[in-house]
Amino acid sequence: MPDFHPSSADLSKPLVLIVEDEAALATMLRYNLEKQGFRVDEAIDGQEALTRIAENQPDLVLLDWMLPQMSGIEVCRQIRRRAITRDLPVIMVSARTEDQDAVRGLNTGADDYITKPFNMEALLARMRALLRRSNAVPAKGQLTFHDITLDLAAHRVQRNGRPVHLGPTEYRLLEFFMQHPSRVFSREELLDAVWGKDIHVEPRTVDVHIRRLRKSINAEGELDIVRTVRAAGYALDTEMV
Amino acid sequence: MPDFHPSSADLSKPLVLIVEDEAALATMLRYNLEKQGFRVDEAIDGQEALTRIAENQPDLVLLDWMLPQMSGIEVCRQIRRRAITRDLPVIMVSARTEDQDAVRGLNTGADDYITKPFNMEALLARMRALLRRSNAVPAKGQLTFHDITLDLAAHRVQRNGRPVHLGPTEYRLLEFFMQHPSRVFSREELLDAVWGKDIHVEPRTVDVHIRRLRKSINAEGELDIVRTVRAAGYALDTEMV
DNA sequence: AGCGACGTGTCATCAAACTGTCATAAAAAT
DNA sequence: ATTTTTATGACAGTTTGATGACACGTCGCT
Repeated sequence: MPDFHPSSADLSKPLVLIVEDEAALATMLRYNLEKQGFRVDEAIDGQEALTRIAENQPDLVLLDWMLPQMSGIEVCRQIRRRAITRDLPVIMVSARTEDQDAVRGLNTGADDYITKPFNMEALLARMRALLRRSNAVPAKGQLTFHDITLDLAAHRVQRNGRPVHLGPTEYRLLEFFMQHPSRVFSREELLDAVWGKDIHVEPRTVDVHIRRLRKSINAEGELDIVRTVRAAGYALDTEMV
Repeated sequence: MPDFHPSSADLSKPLVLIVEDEAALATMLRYNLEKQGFRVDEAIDGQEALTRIAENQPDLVLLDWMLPQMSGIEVCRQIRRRAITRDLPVIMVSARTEDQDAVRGLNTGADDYITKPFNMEALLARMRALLRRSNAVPAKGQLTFHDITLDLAAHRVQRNGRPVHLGPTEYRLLEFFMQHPSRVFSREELLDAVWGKDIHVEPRTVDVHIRRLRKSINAEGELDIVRTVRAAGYALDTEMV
């Protein structure tokens, strides 16, 4: 029996079908997407793509332009032809940079178009935008740093497997740090990013929240994960310098 | 013998029952839907609607709110009362633009609501969305989380084997949570998902229904299955942090 | 038609959690 | 030693969620 069911079984996550004949790229995509909270299904040519769409009803399709036998364009046309898949979001992926191709892709009914090599963040942003429009639940992933994991979807923080409770501000602060690990941010930068650009609070207030974050996340004997950089700001870091 | 069989005979196409007493509108709908690849059946009042549903088993019902004799609301209720038609997708069509009516319609068990005059594209999009969902559902009959089971077909909930009674809203709320276990949803997200995308209710109302859900589902001594995440929303979860 | 049970949305109120600020201590740099 | 910068404890004000009450509408029944 072939592997009929796509990746992990949690139905709450949106399912993405990757249609790509280049194995390395497909693997890379699968790895990244699963880390970001998507379920992933794969197809290596157009025929298989259509079958898997019918069987597994993905929420979104990443469609390579160049495929053996049936081109991506043709697959897209087929998708649009069937009533049930007519509003299935499709993102075309192509090595060709010509604007002409983008136009053709979009004319065929693709919802978006991205060229190789592409930035993973950019792709994720487009995917989320499309999924938001359909009523699929947006994907949220996990952030990991050292022995800390932060689950965006469940709003959960763990250190060493031990659950850690944080207030809303500390949570946002940590989330921001974990999205830019090891980078030093000034108090002003943190205020802009975590509190919001047009909120006025004293820069010293950041100190207080840093303290609260430290207090919650550093258990007895664990090393302090927040580094103070005198005259510059703070960073999430393991090596104290 | 009356025209027993609805439009063209291709059984692979989904069958839509139009319940509408205004002939012009019904004709327009039939024309457009057939052009879009649906088979169409018609009924001009509530009684006939119920008969034709039983006879022809449509895949979806377009139900006018104002009907002679039996109102659309009542027809919808009858549909929901029978086990065989409980999961039949129903879209209410109404000339009334009041939010109140949408609320009533959806509370009665309609899956979606659209007001006259409506945009054909919008209607088609909603129909497709519902049909896609209804095709996906029958495979799954039951949801399970921790010691809670929810039977989609029978609309029944148990905790630890003990039957739990929930009001319609609490039921939908729990169903939604169980389809996305552990994930935190904001009040707005819950309103969109459980109440409907274009219904206006106060976000605080969610709190109240959460309380009612908790009250019903947490027996004395059982752990609270609903986690409150301050400043973020609620999640179905076992570990409170 | 009338009645009671039920479900729903809103509000006021209360308790708890969280937040921003300051004064002071401690540490680092000069 | 002095100055600069950060850590800490305390505190009052604010925000947020929980809860009970209430009005209204609907349904099932007589």
